[in-house]
Amino acid sequence: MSDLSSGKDNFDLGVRLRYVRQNAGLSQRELAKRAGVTNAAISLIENNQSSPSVSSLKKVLDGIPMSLTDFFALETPEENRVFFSASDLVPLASGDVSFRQVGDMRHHNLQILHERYAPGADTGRTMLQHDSEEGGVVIEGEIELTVGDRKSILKAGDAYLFDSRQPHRFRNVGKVDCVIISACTPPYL
Amino acid sequence: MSDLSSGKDNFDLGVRLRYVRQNAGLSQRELAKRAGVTNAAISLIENNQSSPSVSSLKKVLDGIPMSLTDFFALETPEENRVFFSASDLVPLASGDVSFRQVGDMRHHNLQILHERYAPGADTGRTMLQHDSEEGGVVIEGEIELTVGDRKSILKAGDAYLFDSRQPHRFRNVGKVDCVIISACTPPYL
DNA sequence: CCGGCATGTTAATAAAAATTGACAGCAAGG
DNA sequence: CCTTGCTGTCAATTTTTATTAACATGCCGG
Repeated sequence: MSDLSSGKDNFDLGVRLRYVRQNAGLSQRELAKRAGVTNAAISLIENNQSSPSVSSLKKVLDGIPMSLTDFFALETPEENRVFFSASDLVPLASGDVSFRQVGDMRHHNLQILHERYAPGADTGRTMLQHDSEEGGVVIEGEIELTVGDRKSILKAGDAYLFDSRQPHRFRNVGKVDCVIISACTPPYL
Repeated sequence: MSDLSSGKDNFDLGVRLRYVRQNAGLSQRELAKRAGVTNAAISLIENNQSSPSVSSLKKVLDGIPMSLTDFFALETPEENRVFFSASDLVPLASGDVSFRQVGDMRHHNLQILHERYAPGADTGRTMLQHDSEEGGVVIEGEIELTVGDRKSILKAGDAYLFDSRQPHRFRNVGKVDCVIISACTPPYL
Protein backbone atom coordinates (compact mmCIF):
# COMPACT_ATOMS: atom_id res chain seq x y z
CA MET A 1 0.00 0.00 0.00
CA SER A 2 3.00 2.26 0.38
CA ASP A 3 3.91 4.68 -2.36
CA LEU A 4 7.61 4.20 -2.76
CA SER A 5 7.81 6.98 -5.30
CA SER A 6 7.10 9.72 -2.79
CA GLY A 7 9.97 11.60 -1.30
CA LYS A 8 10.15 14.71 -3.48
CA ASP A 9 13.23 13.09 -4.91
CA ASN A 10 12.65 14.22 -8.43
CA PHE A 11 13.42 10.64 -9.27
CA ASP A 12 10.68 8.07 -9.79
CA LEU A 13 12.41 4.74 -10.23
CA GLY A 14 9.34 2.96 -11.57
CA VAL A 15 8.55 5.62 -14.14
CA ARG A 16 12.16 5.76 -15.14
CA LEU A 17 12.40 2.03 -15.69
CA ARG A 18 9.21 1.95 -17.73
CA TYR A 19 10.58 4.81 -19.77
CA VAL A 20 13.88 3.17 -20.62
CA ARG A 21 12.21 -0.18 -21.24
CA GLN A 22 9.71 1.26 -23.69
CA ASN A 23 12.45 3.33 -25.26
CA ALA A 24 14.24 0.04 -25.93
CA GLY A 25 11.07 -1.30 -27.53
CA LEU A 26 10.68 -4.16 -25.07
CA SER A 27 7.60 -5.57 -23.35
CA GLN A 28 7.74 -6.42 -19.66
CA ARG A 29 7.85 -10.11 -20.53
CA GLU A 30 10.54 -9.75 -23.14
CA LEU A 31 12.77 -7.71 -20.87
CA ALA A 32 12.10 -10.16 -18.06
CA LYS A 33 13.28 -13.02 -20.20
CA ARG A 34 16.47 -11.26 -21.22
CA ALA A 35 17.19 -10.13 -17.68
CA GLY A 36 16.49 -13.46 -16.06
CA VAL A 37 13.72 -12.18 -13.81
CA THR A 38 9.95 -12.47 -13.98
CA ASN A 39 7.57 -10.10 -15.71
CA ALA A 40 5.66 -9.69 -12.48
CA ALA A 41 8.73 -8.28 -10.77
CA ILE A 42 9.08 -5.69 -13.51
CA SER A 43 5.43 -4.77 -13.27
CA LEU A 44 5.70 -4.27 -9.51
CA ILE A 45 8.83 -2.17 -9.86
CA GLU A 46 7.40 0.03 -12.58
CA ASN A 47 4.36 0.75 -10.42
CA ASN A 48 6.52 1.46 -7.39
CA GLN A 49 4.94 -1.42 -5.57
CA SER A 50 8.36 -2.79 -4.78
CA SER A 51 11.82 -1.32 -4.55
CA PRO A 52 14.23 -3.67 -6.29
CA SER A 53 17.49 -4.66 -4.70
CA VAL A 54 20.46 -3.21 -6.47
CA SER A 55 21.43 -6.64 -7.71
CA SER A 56 17.96 -7.17 -9.16
CA LEU A 57 17.94 -3.78 -10.78
CA LYS A 58 21.32 -4.52 -12.28
CA LYS A 59 20.01 -7.75 -13.80
CA VAL A 60 17.04 -5.91 -15.28
CA LEU A 61 19.20 -3.14 -16.73
CA ASP A 62 21.57 -5.72 -18.19
CA GLY A 63 18.63 -6.90 -20.28
CA ILE A 64 18.14 -3.51 -21.91
CA PRO A 65 21.16 -3.09 -21.75
CA MET A 66 22.00 -0.06 -19.60
CA SER A 67 24.46 0.49 -16.78
CA LEU A 68 23.46 1.46 -13.27
CA THR A 69 25.51 4.60 -13.76
CA ASP A 70 23.56 5.60 -16.82
CA PHE A 71 20.26 4.72 -15.21
CA PHE A 72 20.83 6.94 -12.22
CA ALA A 73 22.61 9.55 -14.28
CA LEU A 74 19.33 10.26 -16.06
CA GLU A 75 18.49 12.01 -12.83
CA THR A 76 21.25 14.46 -13.59
CA PRO A 77 21.61 15.40 -17.24
CA GLU A 78 24.56 17.47 -18.28
CA GLU A 79 24.99 20.79 -16.59
CA ASN A 80 25.33 23.10 -19.56
CA ARG A 81 22.98 21.45 -21.98
CA VAL A 82 21.10 23.78 -24.30
CA PHE A 83 19.19 21.59 -26.77
CA PHE A 84 16.92 18.69 -25.82
CA SER A 85 15.18 16.28 -28.15
CA ALA A 86 11.72 15.14 -27.15
CA SER A 87 13.05 11.82 -25.95
CA ASP A 88 15.52 13.67 -23.74
CA LEU A 89 12.81 15.11 -21.53
CA VAL A 90 13.01 13.59 -18.08
CA PRO A 91 9.81 11.85 -16.97
CA LEU A 92 8.88 12.89 -13.43
CA ALA A 93 5.50 11.20 -13.33
CA SER A 94 3.32 9.11 -15.59
CA GLY A 95 -0.13 7.63 -15.60
CA ASP A 96 -3.22 9.82 -15.59
CA VAL A 97 -1.02 12.85 -15.25
CA SER A 98 2.43 12.77 -16.81
CA PHE A 99 5.15 15.35 -16.31
CA ARG A 100 8.27 15.50 -18.45
CA GLN A 101 10.93 17.99 -17.48
CA VAL A 102 13.41 19.96 -19.59
CA GLY A 103 16.89 19.70 -18.15
CA ASP A 104 18.12 19.30 -14.62
CA MET A 105 16.82 21.47 -11.83
CA ARG A 106 20.08 20.97 -9.96
CA HIS A 107 21.56 23.61 -12.19
CA HIS A 108 18.60 25.78 -12.99
CA ASN A 109 16.10 27.90 -11.23
CA LEU A 110 13.47 27.65 -13.94
CA GLN A 111 11.53 24.46 -14.42
CA ILE A 112 9.89 23.78 -17.76
CA LEU A 113 7.45 20.89 -17.94
CA HIS A 114 5.55 19.08 -20.68
CA GLU A 115 2.37 18.01 -18.90
CA ARG A 116 -0.29 15.61 -20.12
CA TYR A 117 -3.61 15.03 -18.36
CA ALA A 118 -5.78 12.07 -19.37
CA PRO A 119 -9.56 12.61 -19.39
CA GLY A 120 -10.66 12.77 -15.76
CA ALA A 121 -7.10 13.27 -14.49
CA ASP A 122 -6.87 15.47 -11.43
CA THR A 123 -4.04 16.84 -9.33
CA GLY A 124 -6.20 15.95 -6.36
CA ARG A 125 -8.78 17.09 -3.86
CA THR A 126 -6.09 18.52 -1.59
CA MET A 127 -5.03 21.67 -3.34
CA LEU A 128 -1.43 22.17 -4.41
CA GLN A 129 0.52 24.91 -2.69
CA HIS A 130 4.23 25.78 -2.86
CA ASP A 131 6.48 28.79 -2.74
CA SER A 132 6.87 29.51 -6.44
CA GLU A 133 5.42 31.38 -9.35
CA GLU A 134 4.05 29.36 -12.21
CA GLY A 135 2.39 29.74 -15.59
CA GLY A 136 1.69 27.84 -18.77
CA VAL A 137 -0.08 27.51 -22.08
CA VAL A 138 -2.60 24.87 -23.08
CA ILE A 139 -1.56 23.12 -26.29
CA GLU A 140 -4.27 20.49 -26.74
CA GLY A 141 -7.59 19.67 -25.05
CA GLU A 142 -9.10 21.54 -22.14
CA ILE A 143 -8.24 21.89 -18.47
CA GLU A 144 -10.22 23.17 -15.51
CA LEU A 145 -7.91 25.25 -13.35
CA THR A 146 -8.85 26.35 -9.86
CA VAL A 147 -6.74 28.99 -8.13
CA GLY A 148 -7.93 30.23 -4.73
CA ASP A 149 -11.65 30.83 -5.12
CA ARG A 150 -11.49 31.37 -8.86
CA LYS A 151 -12.09 28.65 -11.43
CA SER A 152 -11.88 28.56 -15.23
CA ILE A 153 -11.83 26.11 -18.12
CA LEU A 154 -8.91 26.77 -20.43
CA LYS A 155 -8.79 25.54 -24.03
CA ALA A 156 -5.96 25.19 -26.53
CA GLY A 157 -4.23 28.54 -26.86
CA ASP A 158 -5.37 29.77 -23.43
CA ALA A 159 -2.80 30.43 -20.74
CA TYR A 160 -2.42 31.03 -17.00
CA LEU A 161 -0.07 32.72 -14.57
CA PHE A 162 -0.32 32.88 -10.78
CA ASP A 163 1.49 32.80 -7.46
CA SER A 164 1.81 29.15 -6.44
CA ARG A 165 1.29 29.99 -2.78
CA GLN A 166 -2.38 30.22 -3.66
CA PRO A 167 -3.99 26.78 -3.42
CA HIS A 168 -4.50 25.40 -6.92
CA ARG A 169 -5.73 22.36 -8.78
CA PHE A 170 -5.78 21.04 -12.35
CA ARG A 171 -8.54 18.79 -13.62
CA ASN A 172 -9.20 17.51 -17.14
CA VAL A 173 -12.99 17.69 -17.53
CA GLY A 174 -12.84 17.06 -21.29
CA LYS A 175 -12.98 13.88 -23.34
CA VAL A 176 -9.45 13.96 -24.77
CA ASP A 177 -5.95 14.30 -23.37
CA CYS A 178 -4.92 17.79 -22.35
CA VAL A 179 -1.35 18.89 -23.02
CA ILE A 180 0.20 21.87 -21.28
CA ILE A 181 3.62 23.46 -21.41
CA SER A 182 4.31 24.99 -18.04
CA ALA A 183 7.03 26.83 -16.21
CA CYS A 184 7.71 27.20 -12.51
CA THR A 185 10.31 29.12 -10.55
CA PRO A 186 11.78 28.13 -8.30
CA PRO A 187 11.26 24.49 -9.31
CA TYR A 188 8.62 22.60 -7.42
CA LEU A 189 8.10 18.95 -8.33
CA MET B 1 27.22 -17.64 1.27
CA SER B 2 26.85 -16.00 -2.12
CA ASP B 3 29.31 -13.34 -3.15
CA LEU B 4 27.19 -10.56 -4.52
CA SER B 5 30.23 -8.58 -5.50
CA SER B 6 31.19 -10.92 -8.29
CA GLY B 7 30.25 -10.05 -11.82
CA LYS B 8 33.44 -8.42 -13.11
CA ASP B 9 31.47 -5.21 -12.85
CA ASN B 10 34.39 -3.19 -11.59
CA PHE B 11 31.84 -1.96 -9.09
CA ASP B 12 31.77 -3.38 -5.59
CA LEU B 13 28.78 -1.84 -3.89
CA GLY B 14 29.83 -2.89 -0.40
CA VAL B 15 33.37 -1.60 -0.74
CA ARG B 16 32.06 1.59 -2.25
CA LEU B 17 29.65 2.21 0.58
CA ARG B 18 32.29 1.55 3.22
CA TYR B 19 34.55 3.95 1.39
CA VAL B 20 32.11 6.83 1.27
CA ARG B 21 31.00 6.21 4.84
CA GLN B 22 34.52 6.29 6.18
CA ASN B 23 35.28 9.28 4.01
CA ALA B 24 32.42 11.03 5.77
CA GLY B 25 33.95 10.07 9.10
CA LEU B 26 30.97 8.03 10.24
CA SER B 27 30.76 4.71 12.06
CA GLN B 28 28.26 2.11 10.92
CA ARG B 29 26.09 2.87 13.93
CA GLU B 30 26.22 6.62 13.49
CA LEU B 31 25.34 6.43 9.82
CA ALA B 32 22.61 3.94 10.65
CA LYS B 33 21.07 6.37 13.12
CA ARG B 34 21.14 9.26 10.66
CA ALA B 35 19.77 7.12 7.86
CA GLY B 36 17.05 5.50 9.90
CA VAL B 37 18.26 1.96 9.35
CA THR B 38 20.11 -0.50 11.57
CA ASN B 39 23.86 -0.86 11.88
CA ALA B 40 23.53 -4.55 11.09
CA ALA B 41 22.05 -3.74 7.70
CA ILE B 42 25.00 -1.52 6.89
CA SER B 43 27.43 -4.19 8.00
CA LEU B 44 25.75 -6.77 5.78
CA ILE B 45 25.73 -4.43 2.81
CA GLU B 46 29.36 -3.43 3.19
CA ASN B 47 30.36 -7.09 3.24
CA ASN B 48 28.21 -7.86 0.23
CA GLN B 49 26.14 -10.24 2.28
CA SER B 50 23.01 -8.47 1.15
CA SER B 51 22.10 -6.30 -1.80
CA PRO B 52 20.08 -3.35 -0.52
CA SER B 53 16.86 -2.31 -2.14
CA VAL B 54 17.18 0.97 -3.93
CA SER B 55 14.94 2.59 -1.35
CA SER B 56 17.17 1.34 1.46
CA LEU B 57 20.31 2.46 -0.29
CA LYS B 58 18.76 5.86 -0.79
CA LYS B 59 18.00 6.14 2.93
CA VAL B 60 21.57 5.20 3.78
CA LEU B 61 23.05 7.67 1.33
CA ASP B 62 20.76 10.40 2.65
CA GLY B 63 22.54 9.97 5.95
CA ILE B 64 25.94 10.77 4.49
CA PRO B 65 24.58 12.69 2.54
CA MET B 66 25.10 11.62 -1.05
CA SER B 67 22.78 11.20 -4.00
CA LEU B 68 22.20 7.91 -5.79
CA THR B 69 23.52 9.60 -8.90
CA ASP B 70 26.79 10.53 -7.28
CA PHE B 71 27.10 7.12 -5.65
CA PHE B 72 26.79 5.26 -8.92
CA ALA B 73 28.68 7.90 -10.84
CA LEU B 74 31.78 6.94 -8.87
CA GLU B 75 31.71 3.91 -11.11
CA THR B 76 32.44 6.16 -14.04
CA PRO B 77 34.83 8.98 -13.28
CA GLU B 78 35.33 11.65 -15.85
CA GLU B 79 36.72 10.58 -19.15
CA ASN B 80 39.53 13.07 -19.63
CA ARG B 81 40.68 13.46 -16.07
CA VAL B 82 44.40 14.02 -15.62
CA PHE B 83 44.95 14.75 -11.91
CA PHE B 84 43.65 12.60 -9.06
CA SER B 85 43.88 13.32 -5.35
CA ALA B 86 44.45 10.35 -3.07
CA SER B 87 40.81 10.33 -2.04
CA ASP B 88 39.82 10.19 -5.71
CA LEU B 89 41.30 6.73 -6.21
CA VAL B 90 38.55 4.22 -6.85
CA PRO B 91 38.49 1.34 -4.34
CA LEU B 92 38.13 -1.99 -6.14
CA ALA B 93 38.65 -4.21 -3.12
CA SER B 94 39.25 -3.82 0.58
CA GLY B 95 40.00 -6.00 3.56
CA ASP B 96 43.22 -7.97 3.82
CA VAL B 97 44.11 -6.89 0.32
CA SER B 98 42.93 -3.49 -0.87
CA PHE B 99 43.15 -2.17 -4.41
CA ARG B 100 42.57 1.45 -5.31
CA GLN B 101 42.54 2.37 -8.95
CA VAL B 102 43.59 5.53 -10.74
CA GLY B 103 40.90 6.66 -13.15
CA ASP B 104 38.37 4.72 -15.15
CA MET B 105 39.37 1.71 -17.20
CA ARG B 106 36.44 2.35 -19.48
CA HIS B 107 38.57 4.96 -21.17
CA HIS B 108 42.07 3.65 -20.66
CA ASN B 109 44.12 0.67 -21.52
CA LEU B 110 46.56 1.08 -18.65
CA GLN B 111 45.51 0.26 -15.13
CA ILE B 112 47.40 1.82 -12.22
CA LEU B 113 46.67 0.45 -8.77
CA HIS B 114 47.60 1.39 -5.22
CA GLU B 115 47.68 -2.00 -3.49
CA ARG B 116 47.88 -2.70 0.22
CA TYR B 117 48.42 -6.16 1.71
CA ALA B 118 47.87 -6.72 5.43
CA PRO B 119 50.26 -9.12 7.22
CA GLY B 120 49.32 -12.63 6.09
CA ALA B 121 47.25 -11.34 3.18
CA ASP B 122 47.32 -13.60 0.15
CA THR B 123 45.90 -13.45 -3.35
CA GLY B 124 45.05 -17.09 -2.87
CA ARG B 125 46.09 -20.67 -3.29
CA THR B 126 44.67 -20.73 -6.82
CA MET B 127 47.22 -18.77 -8.81
CA LEU B 128 46.17 -15.67 -10.72
CA GLN B 129 46.32 -15.81 -14.48
CA HIS B 130 45.10 -13.34 -17.10
CA ASP B 131 46.02 -12.05 -20.50
CA SER B 132 48.02 -8.97 -19.55
CA GLU B 133 51.43 -7.67 -18.72
CA GLU B 134 51.99 -6.31 -15.26
CA GLY B 135 54.65 -4.74 -13.07
CA GLY B 136 55.07 -2.71 -9.92
CA VAL B 137 57.27 -1.28 -7.21
CA VAL B 138 57.11 -2.07 -3.50
CA ILE B 139 56.75 1.12 -1.43
CA GLU B 140 56.48 -0.22 2.11
CA GLY B 141 56.86 -3.61 3.82
CA GLU B 142 57.70 -6.86 2.07
CA ILE B 143 55.85 -9.15 -0.33
CA GLU B 144 56.49 -12.70 -1.41
CA LEU B 145 55.81 -12.95 -5.13
CA THR B 146 55.53 -16.26 -6.93
CA VAL B 147 55.58 -16.34 -10.75
CA GLY B 148 55.55 -19.71 -12.43
CA ASP B 149 58.10 -21.80 -10.55
CA ARG B 150 60.10 -18.80 -9.33
CA LYS B 151 59.59 -17.16 -5.95
CA SER B 152 61.12 -14.07 -4.31
CA ILE B 153 60.64 -11.77 -1.34
CA LEU B 154 60.60 -8.14 -2.43
CA LYS B 155 61.28 -5.27 -0.02
CA ALA B 156 60.66 -1.52 -0.24
CA GLY B 157 62.32 -0.25 -3.41
CA ASP B 158 62.27 -3.63 -5.14
CA ALA B 159 60.18 -4.10 -8.27
CA TYR B 160 58.74 -6.74 -10.58
CA LEU B 161 57.64 -7.17 -14.18
CA PHE B 162 56.19 -10.26 -15.86
CA ASP B 163 53.67 -11.67 -18.32
CA SER B 164 50.42 -12.19 -16.43
CA ARG B 165 49.66 -15.36 -18.38
CA GLN B 166 52.13 -17.02 -16.07
CA PRO B 167 50.38 -18.15 -12.88
CA HIS B 168 51.24 -15.76 -10.06
CA ARG B 169 50.53 -15.06 -6.42
CA PHE B 170 51.21 -12.29 -3.89
CA ARG B 171 51.58 -13.04 -0.20
CA ASN B 172 52.59 -10.70 2.64
CA VAL B 173 54.88 -12.83 4.82
CA GLY B 174 56.03 -9.82 6.87
CA LYS B 175 54.71 -8.26 10.06
CA VAL B 176 53.58 -4.89 8.65
CA ASP B 177 51.34 -3.79 5.79
CA CYS B 178 52.89 -3.96 2.34
CA VAL B 179 52.12 -1.19 -0.13
CA ILE B 180 52.67 -1.60 -3.85
CA ILE B 181 52.09 0.65 -6.81
CA SER B 182 51.32 -1.53 -9.78
CA ALA B 183 50.38 -1.25 -13.40
CA CYS B 184 48.64 -3.67 -15.72
CA THR B 185 47.79 -3.57 -19.39
CA PRO B 186 45.28 -4.37 -20.55
CA PRO B 187 43.37 -3.87 -17.30
CA TYR B 188 42.55 -6.97 -15.37
CA LEU B 189 40.57 -6.52 -12.14
C1' DC C 1 -18.80 -13.39 -33.54
C1' DC C 2 -14.95 -16.07 -31.87
C1' DG C 3 -10.18 -18.04 -30.91
C1' DG C 4 -5.50 -17.07 -30.50
C1' DC C 5 -1.87 -14.34 -28.80
C1' DA C 6 0.02 -10.47 -27.13
C1' DT C 7 -0.07 -6.97 -23.39
C1' DG C 8 0.09 -5.50 -18.07
C1' DT C 9 -1.74 -6.60 -13.45
C1' DT C 10 -2.48 -9.23 -9.19
C1' DA C 11 -2.86 -12.99 -5.14
C1' DA C 12 -0.39 -16.62 -2.85
C1' DT C 13 4.00 -18.58 -2.00
C1' DA C 14 9.10 -18.81 -1.92
C1' DA C 15 13.27 -16.26 -1.35
C1' DA C 16 15.92 -12.49 0.22
C1' DA C 17 16.79 -8.33 2.92
C1' DA C 18 16.13 -5.53 7.39
C1' DT C 19 15.59 -5.56 12.34
C1' DT C 20 16.33 -7.16 16.86
C1' DG C 21 19.28 -8.52 20.21
C1' DA C 22 22.99 -10.59 21.03
C1' DC C 23 28.52 -11.26 20.90
C1' DA C 24 33.69 -10.36 20.60
C1' DG C 25 37.50 -7.08 19.97
C1' DC C 26 39.82 -2.91 21.16
C1' DA C 27 41.31 1.42 23.38
C1' DA C 28 40.95 4.89 27.23
C1' DG C 29 40.73 5.61 32.18
C1' DG C 30 40.04 4.28 36.83
C1' DC D 1 42.83 -5.81 36.82
C1' DC D 2 38.17 -4.21 35.57
C1' DT D 3 34.89 -1.03 33.67
C1' DT D 4 32.96 1.99 30.10
C1' DG D 5 32.17 2.94 25.63
C1' DC D 6 33.14 2.40 21.20
C1' DT D 7 33.85 -0.52 17.06
C1' DG D 8 32.11 -4.29 13.61
C1' DT D 9 29.91 -8.87 13.15
C1' DC D 10 26.41 -12.43 13.38
C1' DA D 11 22.02 -15.69 14.32
C1' DA D 12 17.05 -15.62 14.70
C1' DT D 13 12.91 -13.27 13.57
C1' DT D 14 10.20 -9.91 11.05
C1' DT D 15 9.44 -7.51 6.95
C1' DT D 16 10.00 -6.87 2.10
C1' DT D 17 10.86 -8.44 -2.51
C1' DA D 18 10.73 -12.09 -6.30
C1' DT D 19 8.42 -15.98 -8.32
C1' DT D 20 4.67 -18.73 -9.71
C1' DA D 21 0.42 -19.03 -11.65
C1' DA D 22 -3.36 -17.17 -12.32
C1' DC D 23 -6.59 -13.16 -14.50
C1' DA D 24 -8.30 -9.20 -17.42
C1' DT D 25 -7.80 -6.42 -21.44
C1' DG D 26 -6.96 -5.34 -26.23
C1' DC D 27 -5.82 -6.43 -30.98
C1' DC D 28 -5.83 -9.06 -35.24
C1' DG D 29 -7.38 -12.82 -38.50
C1' DG D 30 -10.70 -16.19 -39.46
